[in-house]
Order: sequence, then C-alpha cells, then structure tokens
Amino acid sequence: MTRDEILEKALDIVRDEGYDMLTISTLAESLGVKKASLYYYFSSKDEMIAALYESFSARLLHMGFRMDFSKSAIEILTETFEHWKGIFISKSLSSGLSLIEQRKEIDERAYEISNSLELMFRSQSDAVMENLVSRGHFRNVDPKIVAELFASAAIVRLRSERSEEDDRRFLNSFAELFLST
Amino acid sequence: MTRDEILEKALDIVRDEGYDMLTISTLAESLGVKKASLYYYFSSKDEMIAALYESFSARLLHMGFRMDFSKSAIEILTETFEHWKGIFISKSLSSGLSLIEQRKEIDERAYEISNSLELMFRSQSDAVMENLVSRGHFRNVDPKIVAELFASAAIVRLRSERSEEDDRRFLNSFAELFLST
Amino acid sequence: MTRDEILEKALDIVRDEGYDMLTISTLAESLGVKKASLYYYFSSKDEMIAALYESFSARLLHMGFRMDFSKSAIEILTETFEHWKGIFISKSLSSGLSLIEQRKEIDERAYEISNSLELMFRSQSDAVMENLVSRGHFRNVDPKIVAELFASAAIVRLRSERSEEDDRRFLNSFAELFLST
Amino acid sequence: MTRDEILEKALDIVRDEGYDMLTISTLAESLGVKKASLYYYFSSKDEMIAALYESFSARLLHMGFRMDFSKSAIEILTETFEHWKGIFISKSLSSGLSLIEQRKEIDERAYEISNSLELMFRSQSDAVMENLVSRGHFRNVDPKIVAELFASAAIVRLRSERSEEDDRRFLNSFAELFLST
DNA sequence: AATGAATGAGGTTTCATTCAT
DNA sequence: AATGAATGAAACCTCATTCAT
Repeated sequence: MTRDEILEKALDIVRDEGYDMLTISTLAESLGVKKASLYYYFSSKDEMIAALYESFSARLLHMGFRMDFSKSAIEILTETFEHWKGIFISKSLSSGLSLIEQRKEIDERAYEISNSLELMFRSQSDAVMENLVSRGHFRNVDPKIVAELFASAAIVRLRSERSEEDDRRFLNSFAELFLST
Repeated sequence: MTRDEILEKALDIVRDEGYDMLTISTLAESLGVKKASLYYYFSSKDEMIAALYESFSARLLHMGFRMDFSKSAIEILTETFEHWKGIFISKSLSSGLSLIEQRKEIDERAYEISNSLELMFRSQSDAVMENLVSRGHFRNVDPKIVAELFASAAIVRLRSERSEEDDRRFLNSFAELFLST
Repeated sequence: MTRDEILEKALDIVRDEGYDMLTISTLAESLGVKKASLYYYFSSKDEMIAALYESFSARLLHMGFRMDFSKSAIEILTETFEHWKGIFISKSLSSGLSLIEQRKEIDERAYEISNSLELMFRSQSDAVMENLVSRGHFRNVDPKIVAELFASAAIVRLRSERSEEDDRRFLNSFAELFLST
Repeated sequence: MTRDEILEKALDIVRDEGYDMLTISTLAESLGVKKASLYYYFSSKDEMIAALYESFSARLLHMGFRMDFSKSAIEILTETFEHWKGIFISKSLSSGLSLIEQRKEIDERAYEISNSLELMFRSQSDAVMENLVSRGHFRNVDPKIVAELFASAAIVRLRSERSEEDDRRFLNSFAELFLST
C-alpha cells in the first residue's frame, strides 16, 4: 500500500458516498487493511485530508491550458469548453472536485482551491476572448464581459451535467451571438 | 421553544459551522435546552433535517417573482438580479442555501431543491429576456441563450459574493452588450 | 379511561410484544393518550406493574375449582385438565400468565405468583386423586405421586400448546394407566 | 479478554440480575473494560446475544446422553434424572438456561432452543422407558406415556429446585409405581 | 382528567486515536 | 509495514418522570 493508493480510495469514497462517509474505518475496510495501519502513513485523519487537498491542487496545476490559436474561433471555444469538461470528467480530478464542492463552505482549504479554480476558468476565458478580439471578432465589445459570461455558463453547465448534444447547441448559439461577422 | 425556532437555529449552525457540526448536542446547547427536549419536537434527527428542507423549499416558493415590465430594460435586469441576490442574502434564506450547497452532492433531498432553484433562475431569466425581445431589444438573437448567460453569470456571482460596485459594472456591461438599440 | 383499561392494554403489550416493550411511551400510544396522563392513574411505572400482578393474582383466585365428583373418573380427569387449560387460554388470564412467565426469574412478585400457581395445580390434582382413591381406583398406589405426575404433565403440555387431539390421547392413556379397575 | 470471557460474564449478569440488566455499560463495567472495547469483539449487542444462544446451544449438544443399561431399573431412572439435573445446575449451563427461560416468550432464538431442550428430555425419557420395557418392566403399559410423565415431572421439579431428599422420594415413588415386578 | 413541555439518566453505537508487538 | 486490542469522547436516541396548566 502507498500513500497515493490511500488518497485515491479516500477520494473515491468522498465522491461515491459523501464526505461524512470518509471515516478511518470505512477507508481501511475498503482498502482491505486494518485501521491502525493507516496511521503508519498519516499521523492523523486531518493530515490525510490535507494531503488530499494538496494532491488535488497539484494535479489541477498540471492541467496546463495551452490553446492552439491557429484554429477557427468556434473550434477555440469548443476546445476550451472541452478542456474544462475534462477537469469535471477525468477519473483523477472529478472526485477531487467533489471533495472541494462538498467542503468549500466549511473548510478554508477547500474554499481556497475552489476560488483558485474559478479564477483559473476566468483567466483562461479572458485569454481566449482577448485572442478572439485580436483576430477582429466582436468589435466594440468589452472582451472581459464576454469572458465572464462564457466561463460562468460553462461552470454552471458542467456542474449540472448536460448532454453533449445540449452543450454543442450552447456553443453554437454562443458563437453565433458573438462571433457573427 | 417552537419547531421553527429549532429549525432556525439549526440552519444557523449549518451556515456558521458546517453541516457536520449540526449535532443534537450542539443544537440543544445553543438553544439552551437539553438534548432530550428536541425529541419532543422531532422524532429523529433525520426528521428534523427533512423539516429543514421542507421549510426552505416552502420559503423559496414564497419568493414569488413579479416583475414590473413597465420599467426600463436596464432597470429590469438590475431588479431581476437584485431579486436573486435577495435569496442569497436574506437572513431567512441564505442559511438554507448554505445547507443545500453543502449537501446537494450527497443528499437526494438537497439535490432536488438545488435543481429546482436553478430551474427557477433559468425560467425567470427566460421570462425577462422574452419580454425584452417583445420590446424590440436584441434583434436577430435567440433570447434563450441570453437568458442562460444572464442566469449563469448571476449564479456564479452570487455564490462568490462580489462587491456591489462590481455587480453594477457587470449589469451595465451586460446591458450595453445586448440592449444597444 | 380507567385503571383497568390501562392494565388490560399493558398485559396485551406484554403478551404480544414482550415485557421490555411495555414502556410508558408505547403504552400511552396504544391507549391513544399522552404519556403524562398515565401518571394520573399510577404514580409510577412500578406501581402500575404491582397493580398488574395484583389484578392477575386476584383473577387467579377467582378461578375457583369446583369439581362435580359424581362424574366418571375419566370425565373428572378431563374436566380438571380443561379447567387448567382455561387458565392458559382465557383472554383475561393468558396474557397475565405471559407476564409471569417472562418475569418470574427476575421479579420476586412474579416468582411468587408462579409458585402459588403451581401449588394450586398440585393441590387440585391432589384433591382429584384422593377422590379417585376414595372411589376405589388405583389400589396400593400413593395418590400423591399420581397427582404430581398428572399436574406436571398438564403444566408442560399447556405451556407448549399441543393439539386437542394430542391432549385427548394423553388423557386416555393416563386414565388407562391408572384407572384400570 | 476473549469473546468467551465476555459471553460468560454476560450470562452471569442475565442469571443474577435479569436480561434487562444486560447492557453494554454494565457488561463492560463488570469486565473492567470500556464500553467501546466490546465492539472490538462483537459488532453489535444483538450479535453478542446471538453468540450467547449459539454457544449455549453448542454446549447443550455436548451434553451427550449415554446410559449404562446394565444397571438396575431404579439406578437408571436416578441417573437419568441426575443427568438432567446436571444441566440445570452446572455452572456452565444453568445461566444459559436462565437466559432461555427469560427470553423464550419473546425471542424466537430462545424459543427454539427451549423447544429442542424439551424434545431432548422427551426422547431420552423415551429411550430409557423402552429399555425398561425390553427388560420386562411395566407389562401391558404404553412406555410413551410413562416417558412423558417422567420427563414432565422432572422438568417441573428441576425448574422449582426441590431438595435432594424430595427428589429421592419422588424417584422411589415413581419406580415403585411402574416397576413393581 | 389530561396534556404540553421539559428533563436526567442511561442506552447502543461510531469515531479517531494509541501503543505494544 | 502492519495489526490486535483497547480507549475517551461524542454521536443519536429512549426511558421514566415531573410539573404547570
């Protein structure tokens, strides 16, 4: 058993059964190990949870956002959206997100990660919109507000798991709305 | 002591200290009562929590949305936003919202309320945008997408408690973007 | 509501759900009354239980045993057995018996009633056998031992609820064994 | 501390203070352990009680009945009775019996053990009486009824703890009654 | 005659944790 | 590296009881 295996299983429990089901007992049991053994790896439950945040935070940072701006505008929007979707869907991140969502109102550490995640979305959205402006799209329009609208809509959508079809319609409507001409 | 006083205090605890601090002990203590007394009002903790959802649900429904459509477009947007803000800020609703946010990933009952809340925002946003269309605003634009963008941005904003100043800027930008003649 | 109604319902609970289900709560509930009301009739649960024993005791004593000794020997045995069976079966006594059985190992009061019940069986059995002796049955046999055997077999049988058919066979065998000329 | 030590102490409590005094608290206290420790051995109180029945049941089965039929008739009756008495008196079984007696009206598991115990007595009594018949005793008499009478009388006697003197008299009377030539 | 409201004591169970091995 | 055995604290809940109304 390794620290990482423990952390992974812990996140699985949080995602599948909720944060309050993440107890030393259930965690040990689902690892097929005795409770006391976990204390060899972590000196306390809280230290383990700190490691959980830590590792999720680190993994988020690795989700580098590198956009190929040679593509068409609609492709850029779509890929940005897909990039974000990847975070909500990837096995390795989605359960971390679930932890953050469940704890952000209560746990300072979760709150900060949640904030920085939203900031990340905003700044990536900003970057995208500024690029589109530089290519001559939406004349006379503040790209900041478009960026906010795009990021917000994406966040809300991704949280409520819409169908791919529905997401595609949204992206098309959004493009049509702002990129015309 | 009344059932309502208990529920109110319970929500206070959820908002201020988190759902997992809502225990019969702490609740009784902060009401200045003995634990056993709570069982006179609720036959179990779960029944109490059900009542919590129930009462929040009921109060949400009472937040009827009636817009005075004789106002100017920017006023309508502003008041819609303020109406929603009222939900997030009002003493009587904000702590209920906190409960919903904390539990929606885990508790079916919270999940459903959260869903219906989002639906409410969407449909009110739809109504507003359709009215604006009927007044000649945003020609050639699908009001559905504008409605989604407005509602999403509002939800994200309200969750992260921006300054009034910042909200005003957002509303102005939004208006400028869509309502220009 | 009267004391007797309470006592009756209490015995029903003991019989149907066991002594440990006889709580003030369940009792009040099945009487359609609030807990506090019971304290108008009994100053404590223990007093109520004392009344339970008392009333059962009294009812037992009223089960006077009067045998018509002009009948045939086999009829006398049968009627004696039926008389005892009446105690185990009668609505008004069987639930009291259930109380006694459940508590006799623990509660002195139940223990004494149980003892006196057994004594009653023994002495009635004695009386019957002595009468049969006086009529010339079982010559050279100590009626005491026959009485004990009859009473014991009856007690064991009645506790384990045999079929009527089976009881009849037993009585015939018993008669045949001892009454043969 | 072992599971068996716990079970033994539990039975002691049941015998000495009654089933309703068998609480996790009192049990832990009389074992000189903390309540939580008991849950290392049993996952719930009910599981512990199941183990209680189980272990009593197992011990009963080990009370094999092997009679030396070369002995005299009166010796066989006496030893059979003593064998049964052993069950009611042995440190290891008597408290189990107390549990069964207290719970047989309420708890299915106790009820079944109680039944099988009575069956055991009956069948051993049957075996004894058939042997006596084969040796020429009680001619023209159904050994079944004699067996029932013997077993019943023994059960009633053992439950009410008569003196040895009294038991001896009973056995002699019984022998005299049935075994005469 | 009956009850609404409250309580203290004690019930079973779960939790994170420790420590010798 | 892992565990068996134990624990203190705290969780939820039930019990018999009281007392003013």
